[in-house]
Amino acid sequence: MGDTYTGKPRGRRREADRNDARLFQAAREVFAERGWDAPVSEIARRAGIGMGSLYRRYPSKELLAQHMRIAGMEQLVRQARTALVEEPDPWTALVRFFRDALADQGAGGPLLPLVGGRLPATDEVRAAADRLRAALDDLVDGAHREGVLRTDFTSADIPLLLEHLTPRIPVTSERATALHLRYLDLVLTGLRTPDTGRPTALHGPATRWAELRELWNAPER
Amino acid sequence: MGDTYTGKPRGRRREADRNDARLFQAAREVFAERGWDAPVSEIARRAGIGMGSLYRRYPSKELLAQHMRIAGMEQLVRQARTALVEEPDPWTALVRFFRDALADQGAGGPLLPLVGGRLPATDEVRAAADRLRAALDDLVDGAHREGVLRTDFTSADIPLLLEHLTPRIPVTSERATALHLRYLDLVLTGLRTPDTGRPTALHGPATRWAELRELWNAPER
DNA sequence: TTTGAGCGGAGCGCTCCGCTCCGATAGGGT
DNA sequence: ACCCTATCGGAGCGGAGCGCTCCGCTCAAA
Repeated sequence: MGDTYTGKPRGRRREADRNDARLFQAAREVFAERGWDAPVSEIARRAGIGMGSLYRRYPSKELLAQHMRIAGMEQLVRQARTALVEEPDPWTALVRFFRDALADQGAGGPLLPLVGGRLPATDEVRAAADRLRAALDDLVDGAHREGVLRTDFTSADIPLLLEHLTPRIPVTSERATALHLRYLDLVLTGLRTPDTGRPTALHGPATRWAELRELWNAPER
Repeated sequence: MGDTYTGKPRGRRREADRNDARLFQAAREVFAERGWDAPVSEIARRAGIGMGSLYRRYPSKELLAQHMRIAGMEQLVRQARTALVEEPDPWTALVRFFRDALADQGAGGPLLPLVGGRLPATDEVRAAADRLRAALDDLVDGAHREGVLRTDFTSADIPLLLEHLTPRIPVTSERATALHLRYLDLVLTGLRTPDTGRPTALHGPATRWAELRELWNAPER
């Protein structure tokens, strides 16, 4: 199991690797479109592989979904880090991050909410969530220090805001992404601290990470 | 069928009327929570009536859903008209409308998106949609004339924005409403034309009503 | 007391899903 | 060239859950 092979994979091994990549992309898309209720057969069909091969790779639908969920979180972490490194200005970094995260909608979306609330929390999931929190904290803290982001906006708002910006809409993916970016522009204006005066406070108590944990994991089992 | 009865209803008739009201409210809630996929039995259960009574009133799930869909549109029309009449300022009217529409989330939500895209368009649905468009046009035109609403925002954006502001979230209804209002505040800031300078243009082409028709009705049959 | 319109809910028939199983396929060793 | 076997694809199984029907029961009206 843990053995690594050297050299370029050929033959059946090459096919297995290609299947793996196709499977991953297909699962991304299908889970993003239909959430947990997406049928496994649809994932196999879109990946162009058989059910047998899929179930050899992932012994159950739940394990597949957990894997995709973690991958989705890790992608957000990567996008947050990239934005922080490549954009000098904290505000631009935040905007860049939101755009990147939403643009990936066409490629399958953040995947966070899609399987949320129904799957049990594993150690791996918890660890990924912690890393995500750390990355988003960096993003938000930077903007707060600069004074360009309203102070009553927290890092826990980001995942929920992303979920609000990408609802399930049965429209061609391209147009959907355009609409998401359109409404993102509205939200970004609201997020930015105005140059003069201070913004009116947001309604209600701030979102907390504890809430997200409850939202993302199965309530009991 | 068209016969009206006079005086206070008593006995079985009274029970039928009460059932009707309960059924309506239950259908609102359940469709709002789970969309078209909501099982009819759940609606009957929550209304406290039997399947037989439900199916006497509505011969099929589809007819029930169409009825709720029209009722949802009519409620939005009512809220738009109320906001226009009771609020002297066009901007305040717009804000009031958004708040009212979202606050009803606890009572079942706008219901527009929930059955959207799967049901065929009937004449009644088309008529209700036309009335909704007229009401929203009044709201938006008023704000545009006053110069307080960004010009690249159209009345067709409103239903989509409402849908964006109320995604399906498995959280207690009270907290969900609070979150919706929280993010509405962000969006409202973005909608308002700033006192100084002009706002940066939104990404992408404006939303059109023709798009909504495609989104709300079954593609073919 | 009789009656029947209206009620509630058990269950029928069906669809659709997760998953298993097995014949087909095609590298790789000899 | 030949088998061997790891891997593949997909037909089909078992069961869950749905829309809807049907029927025995209730209770107001006569």
